[in-house]
Amino acid sequence: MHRVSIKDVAREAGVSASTVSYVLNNTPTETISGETRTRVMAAVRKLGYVPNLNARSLSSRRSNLIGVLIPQTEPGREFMFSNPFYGELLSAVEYTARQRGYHLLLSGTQEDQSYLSIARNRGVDGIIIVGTYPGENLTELKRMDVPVVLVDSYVRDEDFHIIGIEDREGARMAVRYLIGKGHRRIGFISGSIRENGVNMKRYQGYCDALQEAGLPLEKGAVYSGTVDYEYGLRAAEEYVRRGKAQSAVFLTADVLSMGFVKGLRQMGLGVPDDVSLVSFDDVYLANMACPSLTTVHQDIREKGRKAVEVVLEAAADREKRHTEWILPLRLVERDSVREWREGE
Amino acid sequence: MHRVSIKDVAREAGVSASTVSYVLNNTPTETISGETRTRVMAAVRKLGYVPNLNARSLSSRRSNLIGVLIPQTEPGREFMFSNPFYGELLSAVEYTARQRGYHLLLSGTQEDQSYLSIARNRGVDGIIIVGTYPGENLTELKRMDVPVVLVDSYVRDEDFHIIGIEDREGARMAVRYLIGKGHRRIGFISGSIRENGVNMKRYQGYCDALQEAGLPLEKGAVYSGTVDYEYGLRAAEEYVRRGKAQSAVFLTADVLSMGFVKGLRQMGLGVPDDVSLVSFDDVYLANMACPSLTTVHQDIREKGRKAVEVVLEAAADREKRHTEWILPLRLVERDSVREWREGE
DNA sequence: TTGAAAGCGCTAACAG
DNA sequence: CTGTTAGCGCTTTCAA
Repeated sequence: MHRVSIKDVAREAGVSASTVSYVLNNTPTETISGETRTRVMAAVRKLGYVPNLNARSLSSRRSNLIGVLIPQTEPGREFMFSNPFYGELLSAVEYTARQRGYHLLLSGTQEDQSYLSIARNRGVDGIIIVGTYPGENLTELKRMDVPVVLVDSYVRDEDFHIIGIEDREGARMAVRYLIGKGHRRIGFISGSIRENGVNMKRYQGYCDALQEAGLPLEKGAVYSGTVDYEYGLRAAEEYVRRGKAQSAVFLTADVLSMGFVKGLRQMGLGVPDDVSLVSFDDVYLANMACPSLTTVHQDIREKGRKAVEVVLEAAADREKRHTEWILPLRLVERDSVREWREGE
Repeated sequence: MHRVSIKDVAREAGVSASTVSYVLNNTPTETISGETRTRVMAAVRKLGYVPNLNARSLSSRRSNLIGVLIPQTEPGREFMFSNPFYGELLSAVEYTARQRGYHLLLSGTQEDQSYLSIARNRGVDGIIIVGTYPGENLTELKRMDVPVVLVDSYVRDEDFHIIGIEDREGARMAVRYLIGKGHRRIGFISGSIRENGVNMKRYQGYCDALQEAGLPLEKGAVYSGTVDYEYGLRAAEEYVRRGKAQSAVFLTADVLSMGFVKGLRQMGLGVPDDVSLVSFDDVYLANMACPSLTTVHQDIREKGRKAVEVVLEAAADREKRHTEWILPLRLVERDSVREWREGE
């Protein structure tokens, strides 16, 4: 079972392999007569020829492949499972890439540096990395001369492109909103708060809003765990255990909120009657939830689209070392917040 | 910026390129002295050599790449977006593949045959296709001598491997359960019901259960649209418009149920008080929903794991032309069904 | 306007 | 136990 190669096409069309290559690639430096062009195309069609992209990338150093790295929350844990955000982002990335004629090489990020293997081994034209922290071994990546786009990361490096959102501002917006509704004691629930991580920025935004309003920062109002439904549940338990001191809570992800709401309900508490809540992301879940979640909306599809665009632009023009796109956020009011009256 | 190649390593170690290759691949037919082996490894480490997998696959005809094709519900629509099922499945596939040293080449399936491009162009070692219908141009695939695993498809072909579930039986189980709870008029809500498609099987299971119980099949009890939240909403509207004739409904996907529940609520109806409901999949949504959904549970992670295993086994042993794995289903009772008393 | 030839980085007989 | 040699299928100077 011999796969038809460029030589077969060449023979069939009575031209050389290079001519076939020129025709197929529309090589701008070469000019092919209309006659041979049609002859070649006919042969291609007749033989059902499809170029071998591995071979092509071997000689041309372009692969039409974009590497996508999605974080694994924990070792041994599947990615994306815990948060629909990743699924939505990946959809958008895949779709955009495909429109542009690119395929995706997908990998979860292991603790070790599977970063590199995907990039170096496969000769991808660019890499999109979602949510890395500073200090993870990105140094090797830099040497590899492949455009890298960091999505939702606070690693700042003049050799990496950035797609992000105003995490701090978004959180501030959320908490301000709660304050505007009369809440005075507001909790903060998130995944792990790491130096220069997204949750840290959101925590800062939370602090900003409280300070602006002259409200005290309470140690006991902060809950930090993992970004998943289960932790939302546990946070609710913990909230009750700590005495239900806050009348409202800001959660850094909609999945967390889902768990939190459920956990509260299991203990006989309701949202927004007993606790008001604003969360973050506005994945489709937020709208499905009951109550539907008031949340900080980010344009996930745009994020994915932009990531692909930037990586491809950078691949086309290697002079572009660093670009930064911070996408706007807005608060979407739904049903998880109620007014809090003084002295209640 | 010269990428270090096998030749560089060979030079550094004072051996030939093939020796390096033997060492790196542990080629079983060749036997390398411990001394050269360590020398080669030292050179590899020193130079930071990483093999170019494109080149390798070009000459060895193995790519360590698995192609994954996920359906786009509609042209121009992103995959996975509409149903978390795909995300969960993909997670499991990616995770398993990575454990085995494989990367994933991901593509949504376009209307046309992007099937082929991914397989032929890239020299993947195997392909996992999710949810195709008979008649979609799979014939070309057959000629390509690449193992193909069809997940959730009723295409039956001795050259394709199959991973599926007992769709018909699962649906029957669900509807029987409702009947057991006293319901006599039961609706069916699904995506498009196509010949030999998953929804058709589930529809048949629905009919089976009704017939067993001697209940009539009502035309007006069947709702068919797309598998997404929005259609769930619309189905709820339609249900009310048609007069709320059924006391219970079987929906073929949890996302649909999410929409349906929401739609009902918007019109002042509650689940399970006004309408009981059983759905299908048991994605994480099912548990998050309120009420949490009584649903037919399928083991999505196992499905993904199995798909990878089968495709790799088939790649290793091309004699294996056709294997079939039908995974078990079970009903998970939660809170979306209530007893229906005679004459209510 | 086209073709010959070299080479991308690697593997795999085959010799030795 | 190791090296030589010939490709894998394609692109890309360079020459005609």
